[in-house]
Parts: sequence; structure tokens; C-alpha cells
Amino acid sequence: MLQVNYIRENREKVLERLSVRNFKQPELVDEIIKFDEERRQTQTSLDNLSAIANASAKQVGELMRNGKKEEAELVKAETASNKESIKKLSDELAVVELHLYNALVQLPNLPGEQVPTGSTPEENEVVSLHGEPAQLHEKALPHWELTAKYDIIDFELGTKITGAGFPVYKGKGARLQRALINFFLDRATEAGYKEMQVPLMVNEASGFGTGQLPDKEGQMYHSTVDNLYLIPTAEVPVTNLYRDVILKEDDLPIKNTAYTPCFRREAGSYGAHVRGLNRLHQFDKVELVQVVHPDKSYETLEQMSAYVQSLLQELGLHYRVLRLCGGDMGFVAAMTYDMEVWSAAQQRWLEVSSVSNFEAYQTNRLKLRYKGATGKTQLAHTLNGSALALPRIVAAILENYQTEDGIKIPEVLVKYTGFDKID
RNA sequence: GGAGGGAUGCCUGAGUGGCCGAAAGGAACAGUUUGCUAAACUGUCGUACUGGCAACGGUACCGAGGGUUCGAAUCCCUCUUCCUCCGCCA
Repeated sequence: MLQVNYIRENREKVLERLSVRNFKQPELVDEIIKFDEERRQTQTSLDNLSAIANASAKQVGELMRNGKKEEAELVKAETASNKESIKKLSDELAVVELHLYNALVQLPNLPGEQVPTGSTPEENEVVSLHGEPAQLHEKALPHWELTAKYDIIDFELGTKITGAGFPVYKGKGARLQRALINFFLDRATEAGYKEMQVPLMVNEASGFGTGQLPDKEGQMYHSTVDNLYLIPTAEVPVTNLYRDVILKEDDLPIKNTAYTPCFRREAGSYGAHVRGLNRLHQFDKVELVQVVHPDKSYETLEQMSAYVQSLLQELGLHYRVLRLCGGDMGFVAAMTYDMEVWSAAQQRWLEVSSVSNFEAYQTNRLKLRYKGATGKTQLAHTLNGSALALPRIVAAILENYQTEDGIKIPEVLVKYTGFDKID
């Protein structure tokens, strides 16, 4: 959520930045300014009336104490009409505040300066390309056939016990999952991130805090009896650890990492591109979350991007880095890098990580601030990134490392898997 | 699941209808003193909205939301959460 004051004072700039996203409802900006104007007026009137009411109440108290009962009764009588106005105004205020809020949450974050204008994935900017595509033998298979051939991931079995998109990992497949999780967590710890283990279900307030609610309600599994949501990413619980918190400037930057399963309903997405591991309802991911000083967030974004790339390099995967164009970025992001690995068997790029700077968009809603040297509280900036999401990494490893007599395990993983080949 | 007791500022903790945005102590920060450390002394020490160039004001907030009242941290209702005891249990 953008800050109203900023919108009010930078209307032109806001509109200009939104156009980078190809945002379809620029009129929302003026609506917000109008609601804000209304809100402040109502607030002022209400405050004035409340001041009068407070004064009268004080007066009554004083008169009563001095035994001047009749005069007190007189003042009491006068307050009646004021009381009605106060009630009316505070109702009005609540309404206009709700309107303002509803409009504000519909406004996406403003793209950063470097974000290219555009509305489709084709307009994303390829920042860099690393490594070489794997050279596969003639009988190379896509991963969903490899998993069946070596009996390491069973999609049908998952369908039986739960439904489509809930695979069962078996034997070396399960072991590979655990190896990757440990590898990612170890590397993150080495890079200075603190490992956290967080709940996999969150309450409504947390959903609001990171922006999944109210909009993307349909993306999350919802336990209605308890009104809890299964997390779509560790970003939600980890970032919400800092909801309603005022940090000391010295506490920054905060670097957290967490492994969690992620649950996504992904309603209505079935087809060729979501086969096998490409898109699941439940998958594993190691996430990075940082809370940083506003002056440092873009620098941090570069560092996080470099860190994620170092993982891909260690795994020996051919990958590229994209800077998403305005229209392809998530609603809350100010700038996003996507990392995509090449799937030689599917002959296409698979998104395995997304690293974003949210600037103050999340922290404004989270009320996550820090107190600077001057004693002034300011909104911190948040960033997060996947490091990494497992399924597509597994898909890429299986496909790119396949040989005619089995699948090789990347060198760095062997000490975690305890085997160097799946056959 | 049953019974009872709590939730106040960074922390401890006072406050049972007006003089309370809130005592006191501690912590922290700044200054004075000081050979150094410590101590002592003085001051600062919640958040948000809002008016004002500013000085300085107004309003709201004592777990959350409603209610009673001229007036609520204080009384009533609902919810959340913590603690103690009992029951159950990986």
C-alpha cells in the first residue's frame, strides 16, 4: 500500500510511474486524493467537536465537585446535540476511511527507475545469460518421464491420496528434496541469513500484511472453521514477524531465511505447461527475506540477485536473469529479477526464483518502521527472494543431468544426498 | 475440554468513574561532574492523525471491538491472548 501523503504530494509522478506498469485505472489516484481530502476535513471537524465535548465534560466534573449541581445539569443538557454530531461525524469518518482504504489497496506499487515499461513477459529485459545449455543424448526425456522411469516422484499416488499437484517423492527422489533444502539453508546461513522455522498457517492479519488479502484470496487454501490460511510462500509468515514493529536503525539489515512447504490453489491452471513439476499445489521452497534501510534496498536487491545466481552456478545450471517489465511485475513489487533455468528436455526456460524489492509498499501496511538517529520513525524497506524453489530446480537437474544410464547428481549435492547417481 | 486469574508506555509496575496520556522504579539516550571506570546530578524518553512557516496546539489510542455515562485505563458485553489448576494427549 502506497502512502497517502506521497500520493497527495506527488500526483504527476505517481501517474507517470503507474504508466510503466500499463496500469488500467489511473483515475484511482484522483479518487484517493479526493477521499483523503474528505477524510482530513471530516477528521478536523470531528476533532474540534471532540475538543468541545471534552471541555464540557471537564466543566461538569468541576461543577459537581464544587457542589454546583444545577449548573452542571445545564452544561449536560447542552452536550446532547454535540454528542449527536460527533456520532454522525465519526460514522462519516469511518465510511470515508473505508473508501480510502479500498481505493488504496487497489493501487499497485510504483515501479523503480530501472524498470522497463511494458505489459507482457516478452517485454522483460534479459539482463544476463550464464553457462551453456546441456547437451543431451538422443533419447533424453522430459522430467515427468524420468521420474516415472526411476520411480522417484509419483504423481498418480499423490492424486489418489490428495489430488493433482500433490506429488509423492520416493526413495532417492525424497532424498534429493531433503538434500536441496539442506544445501540451500546451509548456503543462506553462510551468507548471513538467520534460519527461521515458522508456522505454515497464518491468520487474516498476516495475509493482509503482505498483501495476499484481500485481493488474492483465491490463491490460498483457507481453513474456514479456524479462519486460517495455508501459506503460499514463507514470505508471509517471515515478513509478518515484523508486523507492527519499530526497529532500531542499528537492527537493520535483518536477514532471514526459512524453508517451508508452499501451498497454492492456482485455480484453473492445467495444461501442457504445468505438467509434472512445473506447477504444483504443494511444493518446497527456501525463501530469503530482508528488512533494510530505505537507502540500501536497491543495493540489497543486487546482492540478493547475485546470491541466488551463485546457487545456480554451483548447481551447474544454464540460466538467465530477467528484469521484469512494469506490467509483468507482481502487484506489490517495485522491481523484480526473475531467474530462469534452461530445461533442455522441454526446450524452454523455467522460472526458479523471483527476487523483489518492495520498497515501503509492504511495510506501510505492516507498520514496520525503524527509528533513526534523529528519533524519527520511518518505514523500512522489505525484499524477498526464492533461494530456491525446489520443483523446477529438480526438473532442471533431472533433465539436464540425465545420461543414458542414469541421472548424475551435481557435485555440490553429493555430500547431502549420499549418492551421486539416480539409476 | 472444565474452573479460576491476568493483559497498562522499552521493562517492572501503580492506578476501580473526572485532578490520568497515565505515578514510581529500572533500562536507554544527551549533558554536567570526572585522570579512567563507576557513581551522582540534570534533562529527554510511546504511536498515529490533524492545524500551523514555526513556536505551539487539537484529537485518538491503557490487548481488540462494541456498549453505559456529561465524562471510561477504571463499569457492562463479545472476541483474542497469556498464566494457574484439573482432564486429555504426540
